[in-house]
Amino acid sequence: MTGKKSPNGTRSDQEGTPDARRGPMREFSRSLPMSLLRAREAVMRQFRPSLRNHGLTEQQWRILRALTAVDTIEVTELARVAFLLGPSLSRILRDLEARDLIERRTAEADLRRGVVSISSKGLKLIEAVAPTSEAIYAEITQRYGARKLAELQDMLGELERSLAAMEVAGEGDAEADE
Amino acid sequence: MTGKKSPNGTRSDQEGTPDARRGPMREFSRSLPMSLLRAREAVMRQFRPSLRNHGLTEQQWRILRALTAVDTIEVTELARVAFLLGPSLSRILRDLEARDLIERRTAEADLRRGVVSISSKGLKLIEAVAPTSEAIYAEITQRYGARKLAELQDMLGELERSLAAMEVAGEGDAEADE
DNA sequence: CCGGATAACTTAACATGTTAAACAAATTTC
DNA sequence: GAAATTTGTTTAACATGTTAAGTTATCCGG
Repeated sequence: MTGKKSPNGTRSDQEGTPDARRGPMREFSRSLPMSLLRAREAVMRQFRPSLRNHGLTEQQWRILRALTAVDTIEVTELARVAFLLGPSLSRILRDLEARDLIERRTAEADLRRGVVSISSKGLKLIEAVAPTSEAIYAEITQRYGARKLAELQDMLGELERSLAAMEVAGEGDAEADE
Repeated sequence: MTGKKSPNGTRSDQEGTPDARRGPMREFSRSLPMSLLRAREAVMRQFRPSLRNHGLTEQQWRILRALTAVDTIEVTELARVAFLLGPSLSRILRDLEARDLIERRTAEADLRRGVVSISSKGLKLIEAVAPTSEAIYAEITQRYGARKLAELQDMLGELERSLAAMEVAGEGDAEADE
């Protein structure tokens, strides 16, 4: 019921020469961005159902998870740590605050800055989700191999560092002044 | 303008004991999903500006790129190859068709199926973007190292395979019948 | 002080991710 | 062969990604 995928027989006989066409296509599906995308999706696919059962999205979980590591944190710092863009974070914080999962106030020294912390309710939620998450992570580690996993993360980190210094070239219009 | 990042001095003196707190936090920022996310973002950050200058998003580019490899392709197959969910693909195809970058018809043998192909206009666009894309890819390869890049992709592929067989455990409500 | 430049968010607007539901065509069942 | 089921695709609805514009608060030079 699940195994067979392509009713290939009905493909009609008109998709060009497979050989000549397969070349570029393979290149595409093997590109680095695609590899990273698929790998990440394969990982997140394991976590999403559990998070969903607790009413959390991946990003909301990232935020709460980051908040458990500090007493309080400023919004900008939180965006950096949870790897979210400002606008996304802004929306999510609004929602999490409405759900009483976080608390929020403004810094006394600088009224522009927002200071966020996790609430006791949020903490309970984290504690409810954590066991399952850790179990999943443990199984991933076991399946892939702890050693190999560490090596993979090292390589990913080095890739980041390699590209960090790389100038982003627009090659296009409008680049002069502003 | 670019180097220094954190106006750390203004952090006020109230963020809990850094030592006790740093433990879990590091765990979080070093999680596999975060590593993959950051790595992919580091890569895509290089490509986005160029694509944007040609009026393309990353996903639109993926679709056109996939279409250059075949004469025609069914929507479902395209979704699989370009790694997009049905709804996203449906919206994007609507837009690309309106821009005359692709052409579309229905399969004669099965009126449910849509058959897509790239238009000559789309092909020209691809040819306009490709050089820059390839140059960026080449520089990434050079910076990170061709050998290491290949190894990384192998490891990513194996990660995918490792998790492919892993059952997704919801652990929550509603799982009995439907 | 005052007005211009910055900084830290927040909103807005548009595109995609994600899940559920709707729809129509094809396939299976009885 | 009509009803029930399945399949391919699209809509709907809500959440996030991404870039550009606002808003309010600081900072800074005169």
